[in-house]
Amino acid sequence: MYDRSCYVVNAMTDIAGRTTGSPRRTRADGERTRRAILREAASLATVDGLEGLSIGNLAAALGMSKSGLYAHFGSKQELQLATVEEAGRIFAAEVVEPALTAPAGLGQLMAVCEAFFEHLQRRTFPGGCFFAGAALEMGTRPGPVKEAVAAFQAAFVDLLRGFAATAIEQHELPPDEDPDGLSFELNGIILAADANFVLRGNTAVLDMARRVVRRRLGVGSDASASGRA
Amino acid sequence: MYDRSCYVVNAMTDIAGRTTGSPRRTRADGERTRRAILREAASLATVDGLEGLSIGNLAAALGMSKSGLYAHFGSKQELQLATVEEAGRIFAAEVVEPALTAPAGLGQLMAVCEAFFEHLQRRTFPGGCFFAGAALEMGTRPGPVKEAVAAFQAAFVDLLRGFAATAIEQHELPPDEDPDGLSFELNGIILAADANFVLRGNTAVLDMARRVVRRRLGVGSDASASGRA
DNA sequence: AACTAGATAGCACGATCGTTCGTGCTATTA
DNA sequence: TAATAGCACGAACGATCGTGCTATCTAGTT
Repeated sequence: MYDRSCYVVNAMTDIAGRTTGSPRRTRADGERTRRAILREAASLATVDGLEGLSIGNLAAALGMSKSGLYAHFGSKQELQLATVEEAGRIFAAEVVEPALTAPAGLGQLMAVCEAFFEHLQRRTFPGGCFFAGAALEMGTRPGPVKEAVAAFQAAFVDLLRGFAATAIEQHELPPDEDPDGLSFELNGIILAADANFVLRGNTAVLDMARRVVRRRLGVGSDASASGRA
Repeated sequence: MYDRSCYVVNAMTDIAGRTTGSPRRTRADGERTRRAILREAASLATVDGLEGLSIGNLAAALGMSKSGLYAHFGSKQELQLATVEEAGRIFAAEVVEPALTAPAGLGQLMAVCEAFFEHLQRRTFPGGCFFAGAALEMGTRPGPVKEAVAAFQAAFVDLLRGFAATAIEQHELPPDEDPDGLSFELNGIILAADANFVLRGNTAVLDMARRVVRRRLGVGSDASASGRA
């Protein structure tokens, strides 16, 4: 006998976000379901890790079957890969893109840091920054998933470095400032903010991180008078 | 029939480091085996994570049985807890204690950073810093293991803060420097060094981290002439 | 020489893991 | 209307997970 209980449970809005009460499976529903899976997967992965993320748990969280979910990816590694990509899209939309509207140079450098802290504070993911956790977890596990995480992390630091270089060119930062070193430092501040926020769940950590960034970039307080343009 | 093959395999030096060929089980052997287990557990945990660390894998890596290993702890959580403690001892011996011999203040602040970078470079653990990974992994998993990790991490930042405060008192750092902010920053640089080193396996990352620390603390290059005492 | 306590091994358990398979239902196409 | 393709299902696979129970061996005690 075919069990239709899943349709009953999700009568109003089902996994893929369909609002019709009667079960309909259009071809586009597969894509919507896939995105819903990946959204949940990225969220769960920040709690259980990319490796600790299990098909069974994920399926249960979505109210669907293991096999139905599995068919979308074919292997756990493909699921992990797609999850990293989805997390990248979310990160780009929440952290990178908002910062691009700020004035080039120092403005964008500060904006991207601030956007990251808001990304944490908004608790988009229950386990903090997806990539901070994924980098530490997958660093020791060679394979395409690690490469995808490493590529995204490298691209983020590149972004910071580019903003820093522009800020130096525009004399918003002292000429002896090093874009490589500065982007490394800011990346560190971001990692420290995530680690402490996740570990303590205290938003005061984020205020501290904001203060440190402002001071490091010589803006906000009148400490900018100490030789900076 | 009782399988003694394990004795044959470990005839020269067995798990606990006994060099006798004949199997002897003194009461102290248990303690030695326990330490050997925890050493391996801390090492494995930096690769598979504290949660991904499995009794079966750990036992296999040590050439002993699951149940024999398990009897030392009684539960996986106890094993995790003991592993965190062991990792703490290793970290204290390799990073903290060497730094204490340096001159109080700025000297100790730099020494502890340098000791950490050497700790990474020496590859004591195959997966980099135990606590960096454990903090990100256990941050979202409430319980005594997370508390133990958080306590150690907090103690380390406290150590940095104390060194920084002393350095300010001794006028080795500008009086407007903030010990809270500085220790937060240094912790971030350390995290960034670990994350990048684990992800890329390139020791050039550590040189970058060393440069950043020196510059941030205003020592090493003549950049210290920019207003610092 | 008998006994006790500690350390380890063997075996088995229920649960969960990733994975495969066959099947039913639906929407589209011919 | 009949055939096709896509989506999700339940059931089951072998492997591994953490966790018990019991047996055996040894060192030290009596």
